[in-house]
Amino acid sequence: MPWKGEKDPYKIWLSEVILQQTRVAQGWQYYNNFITKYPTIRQLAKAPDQEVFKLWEGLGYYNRCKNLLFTARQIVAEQKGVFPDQYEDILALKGVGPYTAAAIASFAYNQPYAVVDGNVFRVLSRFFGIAEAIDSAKGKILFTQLAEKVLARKEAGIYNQAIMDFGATVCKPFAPTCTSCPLQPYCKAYEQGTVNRLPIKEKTLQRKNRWFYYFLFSYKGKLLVNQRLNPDIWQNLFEFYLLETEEQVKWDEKSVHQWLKDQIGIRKAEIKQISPLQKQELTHQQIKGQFIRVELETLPHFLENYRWETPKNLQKLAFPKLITGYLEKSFLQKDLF
DNA sequence: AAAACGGGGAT
DNA sequence: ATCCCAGTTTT
Repeated sequence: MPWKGEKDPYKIWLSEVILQQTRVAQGWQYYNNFITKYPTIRQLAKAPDQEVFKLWEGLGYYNRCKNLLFTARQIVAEQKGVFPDQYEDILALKGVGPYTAAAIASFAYNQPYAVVDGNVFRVLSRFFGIAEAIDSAKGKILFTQLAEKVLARKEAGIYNQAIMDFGATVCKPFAPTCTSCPLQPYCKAYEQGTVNRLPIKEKTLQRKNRWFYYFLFSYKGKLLVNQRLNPDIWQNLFEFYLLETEEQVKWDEKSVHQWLKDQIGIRKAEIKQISPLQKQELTHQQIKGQFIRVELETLPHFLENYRWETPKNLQKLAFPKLITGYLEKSFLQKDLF
């Protein structure tokens, strides 16, 4: 990893926030892009929200980006841009939880705090043969205490990286390489034949379906866009005029015209396209969507309050994957604008 | 304590 | 189709 051996707390913080619930392979290029554009916390702090969100676009969990900016600005404004070096102060930062605080404290300052991430849960659960659920409150306390107990306190930084590397490359979730594992003689789960059943998780997630119908209203060469500000997925990202329904709607030209007239009072409009169904799988929901392009001849009053952007400006805004995927296809086919 | 929050890669 | 990822915040 590019940040191995890194001692700059800003870079460590940035990389760890990017890697929260995110695979190294996925976050790698984002980290490089951020460091290239914002080599120091001061440069990140003074960047406009829109620009930073655009750089985060596609990475998911967008509150991380919001908190990243908030924290950068806070440190610059209140601490002269100097990153805190005490665990409690680091933990108090927005977007920094127990894992990230321990990572920064140990990597940057070699302080004796144990990281407890997915890798550590798995390695400890197997090595000590512990069947306590890792996603229960009790389990989290148990494994955190155990991690602190077995931590190599004098070399916490390198130890923390080692146990996570070990979990990522040897003691993997699927098909761990036990036969060549140096810890195999001491591994309780291997001895008991429970390696592939540990760690235990008790919560099962269920996915709900949502139907998103996006109306791309264009008027005089500009497109209506809206920022998602409600507490929901994709908060702070941009989108088009959204109609969300509980059930699937089968749109055709006639029903679109009918809906425009009845629901938003638009009588004069040309329907340029009704896209094929687009799907976006998220962890807790499956979103199916369709994009309906509508050229307006007159501008209804209630649409005046929205943002109207030129295609060029559109490229500066961060959109969810569902939308960027559609836009890329449209640009590719040169049938948008 | 439980739910919400993205997107992608591996099995 | 399911799991899980160098987790945190809100309810």
